[in-house]
Formats: sequence, C-alpha cells, structure tokens
Amino acid sequence: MRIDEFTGDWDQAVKYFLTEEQVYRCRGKRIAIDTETTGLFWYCNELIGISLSCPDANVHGFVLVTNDNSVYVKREMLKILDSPETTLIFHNAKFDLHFLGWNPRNLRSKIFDTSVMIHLYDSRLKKSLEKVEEVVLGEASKRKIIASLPARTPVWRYPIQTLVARAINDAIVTYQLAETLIPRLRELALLPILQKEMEYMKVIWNAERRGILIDDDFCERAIGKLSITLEKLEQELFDATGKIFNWRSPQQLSIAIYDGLGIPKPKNPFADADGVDRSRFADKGLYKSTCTSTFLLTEKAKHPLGPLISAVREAARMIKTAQKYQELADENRVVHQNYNQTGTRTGRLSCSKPNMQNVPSQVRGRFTQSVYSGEFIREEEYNLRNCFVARPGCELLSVDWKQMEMRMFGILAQDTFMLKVLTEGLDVHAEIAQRVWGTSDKVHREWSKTIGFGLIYGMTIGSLMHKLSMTSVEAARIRDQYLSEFPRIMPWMNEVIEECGQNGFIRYWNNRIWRESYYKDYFKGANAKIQGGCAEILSIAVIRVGDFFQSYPEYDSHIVNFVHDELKSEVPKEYVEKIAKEKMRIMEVPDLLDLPFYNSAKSGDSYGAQEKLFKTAVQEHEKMFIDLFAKDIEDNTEESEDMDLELIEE
DNA sequence: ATCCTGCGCGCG
DNA sequence: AAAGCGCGCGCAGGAT
Repeated sequence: MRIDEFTGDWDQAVKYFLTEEQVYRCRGKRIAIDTETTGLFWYCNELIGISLSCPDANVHGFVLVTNDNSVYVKREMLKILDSPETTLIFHNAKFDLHFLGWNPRNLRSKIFDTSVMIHLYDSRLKKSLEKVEEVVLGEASKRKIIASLPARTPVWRYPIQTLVARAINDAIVTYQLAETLIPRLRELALLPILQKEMEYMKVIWNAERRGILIDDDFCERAIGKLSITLEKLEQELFDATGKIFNWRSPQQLSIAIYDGLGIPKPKNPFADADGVDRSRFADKGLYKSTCTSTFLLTEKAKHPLGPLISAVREAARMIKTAQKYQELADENRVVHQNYNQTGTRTGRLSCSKPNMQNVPSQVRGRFTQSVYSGEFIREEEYNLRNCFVARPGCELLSVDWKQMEMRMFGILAQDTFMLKVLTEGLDVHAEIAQRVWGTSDKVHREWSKTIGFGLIYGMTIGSLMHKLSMTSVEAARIRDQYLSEFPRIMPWMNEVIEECGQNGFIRYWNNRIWRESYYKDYFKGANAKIQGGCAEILSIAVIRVGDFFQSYPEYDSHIVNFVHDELKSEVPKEYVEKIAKEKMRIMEVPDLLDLPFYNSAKSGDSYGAQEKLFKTAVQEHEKMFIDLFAKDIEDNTEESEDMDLELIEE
C-alpha cells in the first residue's frame, strides 16, 4: 500500500495518528495491539496499519504503514515496546505477529491472546472479535459506533478515517476483553493453561514461519499421470452408464447409476434385521438421499459401478489437492500452513491453507464411513505426502505416539489390565482380544480394535452391528464380553456424564475445561477427556521439544508439523539419529501421568518416504537413551502462578 | 455476484 | 434413554 492509495477524509484520520512520543509512553505498560492488513496471508499480503490501546498511558491511536515505511515502523515499534515490563495483548496474536514480523520467541514482553482466552473459557463460542465482544462485553458494544459500510467491504478499501476508527476500536475492545476474561479464567484456575497456550503459540509461529518445502517435480508428474487416469476412468463411467453427465453432482450421478441402469436404490441401508433403523443416520434422512457415497455404493447397494466411481473421485481429488499445494507455496516453494489454536471443541489444533493434517498417505481405505475396509497401498502418484520434502541436506523426522488414545483411556479409567499391557508396550488390541475371546486372530483383533475405538467415541450397538456385520443381539453379546473384562470402563463413563451434569463441564487431566449443556451430549465428555487430554500432552511436548531445539542451535533443527499424535521436524541429515533419540525421550513425558507415552520415530527425504528408525523393542527402550545432551532442558510449562497476570489490580 | 448448506472424503 | 469423536476443503445447487 502507498499513501496515495488510501481514500477518505485525511483530516479526520490524522488526528488519531500516534507520535513517537506517544508510543514511548506505552512502554512497560499493558497495551492492546491490532493490525490491519490487505489479506490473510502474511507471506504475500501487506500490513497497512497498527493500532494501540494503552489506558495506563491514556494512549489510543493508529500508526499508518505503507510500503515505504513498513520495515522502519515494524522495527522501531518493536524496539520501543519490547521490554520485560510490557504486556502485549492481541486478539489472535499469531496473525498480528506474523504481519509484524516479530518472532514471539525472541520477545521479552509478555504476550496474551484474547481469542485463546475465550476458547479456554468456552470452546463452543465463536472467536471473531465481533462475536466475542457481543458475548463478553454485551450490548454496549463500542463497535456499533463505527459507520457501517456496505457489507463485506475489505478493510483496505475503507476510507482512511473509517479504517483508523475501526482499528483503534478493535484494540480498545481487545483490551477490555482481556480485562474481563482474565479474572474469569483465574476463577476457573485456567491461567496456567493460558500461559502454556501462549508458549505453544510461540512454537507454532516458528513452525509456520519455516513451513515445508514443496517438490514441484513430483507434483507435476503426479498431476500429469492422474489426469490421464482420470480421463480414462471418466470415459469408462460414461460408457457404462451410456451417457455423459457431471458425476460430481450427487443428483446427476444418482439418476445415472440407479434410474438409468434400472438398479434399485437401497430403501434404507441402515435398517436392522427387524426393519428398525438404529444407526446414527436414522434421523438425518441420509437413506432418502442420493445414495452415492462410496460406503453405500460398495457396502450396501453393492453397485457394480461402485469401485469405478470411487476411483474417479479419488483421481480427481488428488489432482485438485496437489494443485492446491503448489498454489499455496511461496516464491521459495515453501508452504506456510496455518494452525488454528482455537478451532476445535476439544483443544486439538486444526490446520488450513493447506491442511497439513490430512495429507493423503500411501495407505488407503482404512475406514470408510464406518466400515473397516482393509488396507490398500496406493500408487506412488496417489501418495500426496510425496509432495512435501525436506530442504537440501535435511530429513523430515517424525515421532509418533503409540496407541495414544488407548493409553489415555487406560489412565483415565484406571484399568489395570490396559495399563499393564501398555506399560509393557504390547499390541493392546491383540492382548485385549486374547483376554476377552481367548484368541487374537485377525477377526478378533479387529473386533477389539472396533470396540476400543467405539468406546472412545461413544459408539452404539447399532453402529457396532454395522461395523461388525452382525445382528444387534450378536453385537451386544460381543460388546458385553469385552466390557465384562474391563470393569472400570462403564463406571468411568458414567462418572464423566455425572461430572458434566453437575458442573456443566468436565475437566481434563490438567484441569482444562470442556463445556456441554445439552444432557444428551454429556457422554461426549468421555471422548473430550481422551482426545483433548492427548492434545494437552502434545502441546506440552511441543513446548519442550521447541525449547530443546532452541537450546541447541548448532543442530539447526525445527518443528514443522503437528498431527495430533505426531510431531514432525526438519533436521540436518547428520544429526537425525541423535536428535531423534532425544526428541523421543522428551515426548515420553513420563512426569505428566501414570505411565510414559511410548513413541516411535521415522525419517526420510520426503514426507512420503519416511522409514522407521530404531527397531528396538519397547522393553529396551529406556536403555537406548544414554545422556546425549548434558545441558538441562528448561521446562517452563510447570511454572504457573509466578508470572504477572495481573491485568486489573486497581 | 456471493453466500449457505449438503454431500463426500482426506486425516488423527 | 441415547449417542461413534474431532477437523478442512471442493463441488453442486439453491437462496439472496
């Protein structure tokens, strides 16, 4: 942006421009900051303004940023404001810090984020400043005084006086949100978690900043191959149905493959033998619809074109996805994914632009809808993990936790058998099958796996029946056999439901809260405790691994991806083994809960070609880790109340 | 034109 | 009594 690109009433706007002296007056105080930008992508859009609100200094104003002064403003602002006595408050800090180019890890100021605060308070609430303002500060919204522009006018098209007014207002609101939310979080004993989340954000910022390198050669080769395949498959489909139509449209597809071919559409594919539909789809009317999902086509309708339709969709999807990856890469061919720290109910991270948590792998078809359909190895061009590679001289190193959710389940339910099996590092599903049915053959291990996941997710007999392809009576028998061997499971589940009913929320192992008001959904608290409890483990492990990497800059290792039970980093080839051992050791986090979280490592030149490191048995696991690193890794996740969180002492 | 919802499917 | 959990994204087709 250049000055002459801003329109509007300059005289009105200039009144609010801050002098350097005013910014100085904010130093050492509590300041809310908001940035205005020309878009959402920090690596290709521009900063156009910074607003400050500092009641302690009675400073509320705006700094205009243009292409000409951008570098100077960002640097000088940082120089003035960054001190251990300063508290910087943002609404979605990571976004502003990216545009400001301030690495939060190097900041001496304390950082607070009001979007994280509202998320910790109640993860069901929307995170936009408007919504949070409405919910937390009520109707007396300062925002309403802003002259309303045509809906969806982009910020950079605002007249300058409106841009300035809005920016300052956002900073003021952000400050007020912090004032209101911090006492609420303190009352709920959530301030230690807030502090932990701020440390987490710093590592995430750095991971996004580094990003992941794209392999354009692979992408183009794959897209080329897949395009040929797609054209061929489409032709096959048109030949088989006798007409050309848009197969992407469920409507058109349904007509073409059922009506057109005289094949009857399943009336209700989810009905039990007695004709009653007990599935989770029952009240969603799914069976009334087009019946074109892969699950219905292949498992229920047994449609002859099912596999072909599935293949057409897959090829098209892969092409589109690989193209998107390339589109999103910056001029150095690096993708800077965006992790959302406030995007999920349970406290997991989500990821977008691109979503690096759902990159198609070599293994396909593990679960479709709700049916386990075996494992198939994809052709190379379908394995889109090959799109992402390590930088030259480096490898991608992943450490995955083993059976993480089952482990959390066992710990929370305090099931002695599960804990014993997991401590010994055995195959938990096989051991359970052996115990319950006296055999751990493929079928029984699969039953065990299905019921194990089902319990974690709160599965019904109806869906268990579908997954195991048996009647509800048989399915109930199988489940009861399982449960009778684990006497703590049902009591634990009931305790969770009761906890939720009593308080309106449940607490995770580390005291984070998850709210639910609708009684029929209380049972989801069990899943939240497990899934969310694991997410808390990840965040703490990430902070520790981040500290470790930072303490040893000579190893030039960097975290680059977070996938719920996996932490990926980029490491120079010569240090991979050494770093892997220490990273694995850190990620066991044995101090947090009753038993360590065992994990395994893989590495390789690309995300798609990682191979297992250390084939050591778990029993010998501990012996593997001699003290490779003498320096103690500082763990600042443990200190909680000693940090100054006082925002409103007057 | 742009937004919204349903469908379908990738991942843990 | 009743319930499989949590995400993001692309497309179609209707609503605005």
